Amino acid sequence: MDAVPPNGDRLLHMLGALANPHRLRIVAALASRRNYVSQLARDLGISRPLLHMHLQRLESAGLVSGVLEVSADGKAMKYFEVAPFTVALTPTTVAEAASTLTPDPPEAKD
Amino acid sequence: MDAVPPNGDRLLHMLGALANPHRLRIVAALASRRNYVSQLARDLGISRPLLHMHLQRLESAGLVSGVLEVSADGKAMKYFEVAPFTVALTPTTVAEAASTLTPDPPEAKD
DNA sequence: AACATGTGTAAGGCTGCTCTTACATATGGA
DNA sequence: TCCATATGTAAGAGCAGCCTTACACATGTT
Repeated sequence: MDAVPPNGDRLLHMLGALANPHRLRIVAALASRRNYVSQLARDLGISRPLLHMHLQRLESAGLVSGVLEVSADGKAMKYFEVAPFTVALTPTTVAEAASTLTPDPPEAKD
Repeated sequence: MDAVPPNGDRLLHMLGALANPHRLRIVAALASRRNYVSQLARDLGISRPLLHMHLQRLESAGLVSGVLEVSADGKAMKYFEVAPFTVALTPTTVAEAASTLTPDPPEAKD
């Protein structure tokens, strides 16, 4: 149950993924039960393409994961569930993460 | 030392403030020692106006705080230091925070 | 007076995020 | 066949975030 010390870039990715009200609600909804895209869009009251985009962002950050399943009546349905992430955010942990950030790309040469 | 359960909007604000490589480095730098703006800009290798903007964002989220002091030689210098924030990020805490988010503004009426 | 240091901020450009609309595809049932 | 469900994605508008340049002001030193 210990929080894995995250790489700075990975932490940055996770923070960016969570820094959005829709995505917080998505994580919250999936925390209670797994769900498929269309139903989740209806539950949250947002458009399906928009939800699709947010899910992509969350999945690329490793916060949720989706699996394609075929329901009893033959429909292809993509079920998403939360990943069991754990991140402690304090000045100290941020300092550790920041020390492992990839440096700024200096300058594109001509 | 217990993590205060943050209001959803406040958490969102903090996440947005931390989701940037410069701001992670700023928090990291201030975690080791307080510093004033111009010196911090030199330390981090970024422009002073840019740092000023990032500090504003961090301060408005309550992650750092700045005080204006007058040095021995009469210069007005703004010293920043980190606030002792503590946030635990898990599916459960996110779900709790999301439940206290301010709802979407429905629609501007005509 | 001119310079070096500190502060703040406005203007403008560029980029990326956010969101809607629209199209494309597949399957089961009426 | 047509409709309802599910999936994905491309195109474009609008807005916020990020960053540089340039200006403003104040103070101690040369």
